[in-house]
Amino acid sequence: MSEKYNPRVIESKWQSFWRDNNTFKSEMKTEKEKYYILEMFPYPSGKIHMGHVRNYTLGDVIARYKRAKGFNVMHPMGWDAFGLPAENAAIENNISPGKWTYENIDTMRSQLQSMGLSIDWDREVATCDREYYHQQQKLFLKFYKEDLIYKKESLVNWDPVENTVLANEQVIDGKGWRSGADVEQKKLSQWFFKITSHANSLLESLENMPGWPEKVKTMQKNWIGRSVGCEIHFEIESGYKEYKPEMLEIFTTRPDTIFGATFIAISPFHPIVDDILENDPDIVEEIIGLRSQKLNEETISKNEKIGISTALKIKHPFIDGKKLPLFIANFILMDYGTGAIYGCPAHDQRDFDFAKKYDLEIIEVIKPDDTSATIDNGAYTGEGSLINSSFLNGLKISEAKKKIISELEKIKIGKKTINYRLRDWGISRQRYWGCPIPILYREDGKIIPVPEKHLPIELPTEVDLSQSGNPLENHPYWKYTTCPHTGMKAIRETDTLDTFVDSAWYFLRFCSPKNNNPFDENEINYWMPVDQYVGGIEHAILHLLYSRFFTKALKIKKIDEPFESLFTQGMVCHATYKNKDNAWVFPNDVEEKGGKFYQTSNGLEVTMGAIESMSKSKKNVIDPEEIIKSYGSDSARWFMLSDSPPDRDINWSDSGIQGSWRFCQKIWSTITSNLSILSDENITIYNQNTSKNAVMLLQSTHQSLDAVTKSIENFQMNVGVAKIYELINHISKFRVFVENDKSALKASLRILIRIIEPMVPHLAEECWSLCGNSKSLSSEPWPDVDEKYLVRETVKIVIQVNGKRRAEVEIKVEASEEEVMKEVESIKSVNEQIQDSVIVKKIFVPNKILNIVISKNE
RNA sequence: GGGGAUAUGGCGGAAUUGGUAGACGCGCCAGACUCAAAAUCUGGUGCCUUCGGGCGUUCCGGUUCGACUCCGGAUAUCCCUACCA
Repeated sequence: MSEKYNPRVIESKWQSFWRDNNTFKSEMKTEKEKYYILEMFPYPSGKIHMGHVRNYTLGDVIARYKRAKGFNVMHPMGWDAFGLPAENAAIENNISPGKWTYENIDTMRSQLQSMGLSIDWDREVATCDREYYHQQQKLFLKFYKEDLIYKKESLVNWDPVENTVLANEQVIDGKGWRSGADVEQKKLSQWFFKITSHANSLLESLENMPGWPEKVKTMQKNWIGRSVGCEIHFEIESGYKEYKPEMLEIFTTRPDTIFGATFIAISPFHPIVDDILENDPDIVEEIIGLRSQKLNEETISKNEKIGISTALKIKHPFIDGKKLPLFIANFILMDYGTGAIYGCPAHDQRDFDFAKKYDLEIIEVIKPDDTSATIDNGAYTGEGSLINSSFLNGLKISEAKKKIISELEKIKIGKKTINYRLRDWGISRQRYWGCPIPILYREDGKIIPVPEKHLPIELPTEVDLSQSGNPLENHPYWKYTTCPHTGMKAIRETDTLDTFVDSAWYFLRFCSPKNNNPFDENEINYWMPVDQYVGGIEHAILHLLYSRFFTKALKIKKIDEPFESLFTQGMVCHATYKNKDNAWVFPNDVEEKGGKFYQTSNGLEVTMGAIESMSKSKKNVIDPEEIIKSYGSDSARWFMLSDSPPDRDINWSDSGIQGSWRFCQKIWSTITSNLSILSDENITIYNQNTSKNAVMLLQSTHQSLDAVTKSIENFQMNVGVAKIYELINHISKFRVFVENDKSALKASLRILIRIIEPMVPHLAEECWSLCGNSKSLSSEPWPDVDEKYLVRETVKIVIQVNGKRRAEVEIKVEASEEEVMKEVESIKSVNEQIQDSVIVKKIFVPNKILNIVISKNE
């Protein structure tokens, strides 16, 4: 008997083999069909977690499978390496962000390598690499030149104690995470990408992306939020002595309700508010209150609408003498539409709430189709026809919209407009660990893009992060420079780029990771688009939308969309445990005894809580490194693919990983106990005269092969796993009776080894090599299904009486109804049912069922 | 408030898309091997049953010879989104 299955030995053996032989290196081969498989690259936070294991295992199965199917596969890996945690680590551990990041990358790279992923490591990039952000700065200049980047004032979360801008995740319940101070909204001048200029294209392309999940497309559609409406110019009549504005522009999607308008509301940030303040000092305090109030969950859930009345009145354009009061209201957003609306309380719930609170007029202008509907308890927003609306009376809503818009356009006080919920992408971050923005502010006030030949603008290595404020701005000399054109004094932009910029084009960089330009167009045209992108649903909107925007904005010849197919995998979950003090307990410190749970380290009882996605804060984490050490990465990979469909959450369990281990053992013992057959060159696998026994084995083998192939293609790895179990169960029950049976067994085992390789590659390679093959299994093609083994000679036909299953008959394929009926006549139980009855009709589906419909004849 | 998804044994889940519900795995039960245990192997395992059968895919109703699958309604759970005029 051979040696025991020892994953530690064979896994490192094959990892070295693949590395030494450049097995997974990818190169452009125009004569070969390419396949670009990509998983979302990780943030180098320290160590890999189970979510990574699942994500990269899924991608690797596809990569290995496609390679076997003859594709020229590119499967790269990199690091989303800029970002806030590095700065935090720097402060806490007194280590530079760069050093911390690169150390983490080294750790995680070797962890990923220990998983046996078929990655082309020659293409590795980290977004914090000087060379990567050098190229990114070039892209910035390109977009700047093309007018896709602009600067404007925008609000940030400001911690007044630390004098620092806070990221959203650093704001907890409206307070700064370190200082605990109330976070303020502060205006800063910041850079923006004009993503809205591509809003329509981003929306319309979604219609033509069958490889994306509907769910993600819906989320993006809602996020872009196109709405058709119109702008209307209202005349203002001022009640202030000094201040006489003339016009106010509002946006509405319901111009049909114009005759129901009873007030106007504008955002506290609307430009005319400043003028109002100058003339109406009494309301200054209130306005400041509204402005500092962040539109956060708290105010929304309270749904408290606050309006401040002003002395401005608006003339109704169609009702002579009617004046609408103007309010400054907290629920109007400055950056949507025009920052001003008219309120029609009868047909908009928000306006209704507002009108009730401030006792404003409510005029019904839509007569509901549903006659039972009233506006006693809320606005009516359904279908109906117009009333109280002069020339619109009697029209349906959609007709009224058309008519009022053409009327507005005729008298030149309004026009049809399309609005998007999508905002331009703010890319400035007041951080150190990010890509420097290649811009200079010259002493004469001019903004100068740094010429390409002066790039890269490098991050300084010495930086004091413990100080409050923007680290680059605080740096003693980094920002001081001169204008390359004039020699005038200049100051560098001290903001860095949002890390979403880094990840918006890394998939392009992978095509030519060492090129002196951001990318090589030939390589891009060959490799792009990514054929299969795999990642978490949490990136459904921002990352994917930004990547799509970049791809469109770069206008590379054939490439309009970056990701042909997208797959979003589920999370890895685990039970949670709490002790008596309500503190979380790590699962590897918990043991079960008689249905109760105890903490191993101290013997105290703990309670099991909900099964939730693994997170450090709840301590319900299992370290992949420990699992790989004790079970091997093949077992870990197998577990990740078993049981749960890849798009659903998977629950980690001890018994599950042990089951996977047992599977690997079983493969090992099955192969090693049949080595004499597998390595005997005299046993050919093309034997013709096979026994019935052998034919049945080959039938089940090819059925399994067919099913496994289809399940990988359809991202149903859990089904593929089940089919492989079926196959190995068949094989291990197979007994060799005649010499020829060995041939069938050999064929079957070879197929088994081949089709488990995408899932458990080390084990498969070792088995393959034990069979005496000198070439690596990774260069062996995927086996073809032999159709003749899928064709059955006989088939089971279910016999139903009145739709209920009563019996089944085994009969030759394509048997006729009469032939089946003849068989049925000899079945006692069916005859008993049919006796004393009239056969009304018979439904016969060839090779499937015969349903006899009877009615009782008393 | 708006949008979306899901619901199948003790558990994770299959089901050729309207044609044998519960593949496969986990767990559990029994047996073999063993002084014993672990490991391994073999068999069983939806529920009820008077052993004839009956009931079963969250619940109620519909279409159909036939429904996990299609239609209408309800319930539950989860996710996303958040005053977008």
